[in-house]
Amino acid sequence: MGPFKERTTKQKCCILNCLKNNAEKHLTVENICSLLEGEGFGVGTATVYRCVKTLVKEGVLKKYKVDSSNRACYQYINKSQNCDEHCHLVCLNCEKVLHFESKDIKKLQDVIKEKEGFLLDISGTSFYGLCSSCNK
Amino acid sequence: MGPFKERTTKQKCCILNCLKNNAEKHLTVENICSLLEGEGFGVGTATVYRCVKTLVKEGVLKKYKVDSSNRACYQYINKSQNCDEHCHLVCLNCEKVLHFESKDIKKLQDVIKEKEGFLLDISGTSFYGLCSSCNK
DNA sequence: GTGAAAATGATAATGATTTTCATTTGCAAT
DNA sequence: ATTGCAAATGAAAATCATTATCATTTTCAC
Repeated sequence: MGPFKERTTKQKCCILNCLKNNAEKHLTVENICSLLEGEGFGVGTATVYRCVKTLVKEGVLKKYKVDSSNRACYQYINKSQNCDEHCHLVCLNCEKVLHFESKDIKKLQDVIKEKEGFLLDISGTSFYGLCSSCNK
Repeated sequence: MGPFKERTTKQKCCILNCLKNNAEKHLTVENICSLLEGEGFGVGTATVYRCVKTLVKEGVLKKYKVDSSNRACYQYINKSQNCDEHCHLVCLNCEKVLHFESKDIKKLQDVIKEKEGFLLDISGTSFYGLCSSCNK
């Protein structure tokens, strides 16, 4: 079985590879398109949108919305670093993404569960704010 | 001097009153338009957009981007009560939005600031998960 | 009351994303 | 390998929230 739940296609492989090779960045659909274009194998915009959507659903990618512009960003989630244990701190100014891990976030999850019955999805939440360089 | 920095108009007063009278809710521009329509004084969509934008700038309203749809919500900020510190718990399943307020979230903010230098924007972050009805 | 500047609102424009649909492609069964 | 067909693709149109345009109306300082 290939890496996808659905049929394996050339374009899906290219898109996934592109995100894997840029796992430290978060890419917009436009970014992905032009990166692939640069590699000589252009993929249609609609296809990229469709593909990242299913990859997010499968837990392979994470979707961010950094508020300044309205477009979404996508980042490859490396499964070896288990994502349930850390959260993503997204800087609203420079759009950098930090990883943060601590028991405190789990503690908050417990409190919210107890008080509201709400089960917080830690890794599914992007925590917005200002990074150390941007909050001075 | 009226309540606005610019000229006072009937439509601005209506829009502000609408948000004041629904201070416990999050209203989209569409919501505001139909509420005003229901009161018999319709205001153009463009005007509502313009007006909420300036009211946000003046610190009278807060803008949220909470639901999975892309539209923004606006809420009147009652300056006497510190409603800037509550967070939004958004159910990934039924899309309901709960308000949650506690010292625990502030504690997490402090820990993140201390360890990472990252200043968490509590009210600017939508906390995703599953509400009590959806996590069974 | 008058006039200039600002506000309004219908409509067009925008920008990101989704849908449509004719064509192409992957792959399971032959 | 060949076939058949459902799924995937991509160009273009559609959608959705929001912003800009611009002719008309309104506010407010004089």
